[in-house]
Amino acid sequence: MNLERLANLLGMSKTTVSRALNGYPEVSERTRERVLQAARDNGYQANPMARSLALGRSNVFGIIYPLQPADLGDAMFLDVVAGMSAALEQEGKSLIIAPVSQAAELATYQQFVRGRRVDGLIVSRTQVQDERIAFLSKARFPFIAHGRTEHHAPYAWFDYDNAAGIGLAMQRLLGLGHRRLGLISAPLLLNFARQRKDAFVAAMADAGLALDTRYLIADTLDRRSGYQAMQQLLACQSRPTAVIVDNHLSGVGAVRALLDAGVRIGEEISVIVWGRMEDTLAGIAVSTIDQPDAARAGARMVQMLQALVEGTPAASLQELWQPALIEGATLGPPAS
Amino acid sequence: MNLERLANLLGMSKTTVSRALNGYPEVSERTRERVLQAARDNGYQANPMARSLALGRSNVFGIIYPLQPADLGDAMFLDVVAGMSAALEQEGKSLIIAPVSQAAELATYQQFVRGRRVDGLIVSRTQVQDERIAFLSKARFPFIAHGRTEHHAPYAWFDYDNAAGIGLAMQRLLGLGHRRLGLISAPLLLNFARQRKDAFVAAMADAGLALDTRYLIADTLDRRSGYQAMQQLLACQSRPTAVIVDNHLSGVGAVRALLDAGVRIGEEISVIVWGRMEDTLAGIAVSTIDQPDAARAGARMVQMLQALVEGTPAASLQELWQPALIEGATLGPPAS
DNA sequence: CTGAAAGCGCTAACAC
DNA sequence: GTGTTAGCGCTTTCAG
Repeated sequence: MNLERLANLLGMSKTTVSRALNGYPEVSERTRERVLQAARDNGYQANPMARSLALGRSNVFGIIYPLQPADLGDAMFLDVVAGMSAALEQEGKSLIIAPVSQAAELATYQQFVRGRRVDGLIVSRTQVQDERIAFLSKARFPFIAHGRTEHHAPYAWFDYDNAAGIGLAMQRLLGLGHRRLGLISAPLLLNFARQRKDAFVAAMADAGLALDTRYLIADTLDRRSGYQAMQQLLACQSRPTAVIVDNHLSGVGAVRALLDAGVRIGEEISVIVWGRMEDTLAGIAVSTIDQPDAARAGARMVQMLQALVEGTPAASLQELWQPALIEGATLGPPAS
Repeated sequence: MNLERLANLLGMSKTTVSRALNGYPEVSERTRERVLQAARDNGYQANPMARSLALGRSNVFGIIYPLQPADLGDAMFLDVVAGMSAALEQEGKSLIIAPVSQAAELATYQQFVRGRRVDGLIVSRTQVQDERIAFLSKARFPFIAHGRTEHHAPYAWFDYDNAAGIGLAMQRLLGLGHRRLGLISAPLLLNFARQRKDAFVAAMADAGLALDTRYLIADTLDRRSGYQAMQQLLACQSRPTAVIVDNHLSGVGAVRALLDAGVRIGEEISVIVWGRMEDTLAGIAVSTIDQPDAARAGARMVQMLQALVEGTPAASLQELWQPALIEGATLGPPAS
């Protein structure tokens, strides 16, 4: 069933039917009713291809998703995506995720831009230097960076305050009297990891504490590597008395490592993990730096993206949300 | 840059340029060269909307993905998806995942079918009674069921042999002398869970063993519920001496529960989990029923889907792969 | 081998 | 209020 057939069926012109369907005001109530009824009866739905072609936009937004890093597996990411699609559904728009091999990532961005297959993109997991953002900026294609990056021109982004989050954690740990602090980081190419580490280093300096580089471990982004990182810290001559883990998958591994090593968490070692912790950690309430409202954040991002598409300048679409420190049972004064 | 402009630039007609670009034979070599060169130079790429509209197909395949169940978080699923997109990339086609709220799932199927936004769909995580499959079948829309379902008419599906996998596990456990066997199942609405449980029950009967319903626990699909399920089994008067877990996320939780309870795995209790086990289980090699070649399976499924689109009858597109038992260090004869 | 023209299904000026 | 007509950018008869 297409517009023309539906129009003939009703004895009207395509125009009128189209107008009635799209809620234009200049159509009589009676006509509109009849059209809507007929559309329902015949299961009519506008062909999105044709519609997009005529309109120049698709009402579809996208995320290009390189498979491999285990972060579709990341529950936080899923919550955000859920928020996005729920928000879009309400407006009759939609979200698509294009899973691609890592090698094809940038090429896919180019395809999407040239082909205008979507009205805008969300760029997740930003890197310190991010060629995707450089590309989209240059192409003047609408996008929201989910996380900041180093880029001279203004661009639209949404992020949580990495420095503030680490600040909260450090303040608490230093307040408890810790002096030997460790940090387990994701790869430092990732912007959030970089910023969190910088904030850590800055806080140490502010506190007049020397940095022990043995306590700084990077490149952990999953359970296994988080587990190993904590083992490495435990093996140090004089262990750190408190450890911050900058991502929650590593956090699960790290806490697991403490449990398996029989370390009394919160007594021998204090731990704070960035990100909500998952189920089953033997019932331990891990202290976390939480990014509240993941779903709302997702909704906000698509809202920003739509504003961008409609012409709002990117410079005014930059939003920084505050994380919160949620105290669990993994904090205490240093042991010795 | 669009076709017309490119054609004008070259002083040719749109037709010729289109033909050259699409590899039609009736165009002279010299012309083709010039066209391809110009296309590259000007970064020309056909507008996919227009192309799809004219052609009646998009070369895009889809997966509609209800968010909530934590299975985008499922590493196995990701491996399969990776295989799919890699296979499609090679042919210049692509895969999209449409994440939707659970409430909107069926409506989205209808949209996709009516709008012909994709040439075909993969339906994952099939249920025993699956309305999505009923709908697609009736609408005669091309799809591959990833997992079987109860459906009278022939439909195209890809699956691993659930009965055979459980058979392997049971044979091994019974061979070791186990008589009190437990099964931790996903929700039995899911087809794989149903089939695996049926196979379990059948194997018990074949062995002349009575079924202890306390040992049958269902509705576990994540770490937490798997953990609880195992705790429940451990609390039984006379514990089972061997347990099969029918999905790997629950398996992680279940093994974790054993570790936390101080149960010696492989001695006090033997365990087999369906699905590859993740990292960090304190170095334990869990015995698994493995579905080998996830990526190849994904590739095969899109291949089947393309065949279907091109007219191969669904009845001849049904493929059953065999799982394998991979022995780890979690098996032994019953304790008592 | 190349081009003119029709058509995919829809929207949007521009009349009436 | 409603209809006519001209596109959106591409492919594909049908002529030459």
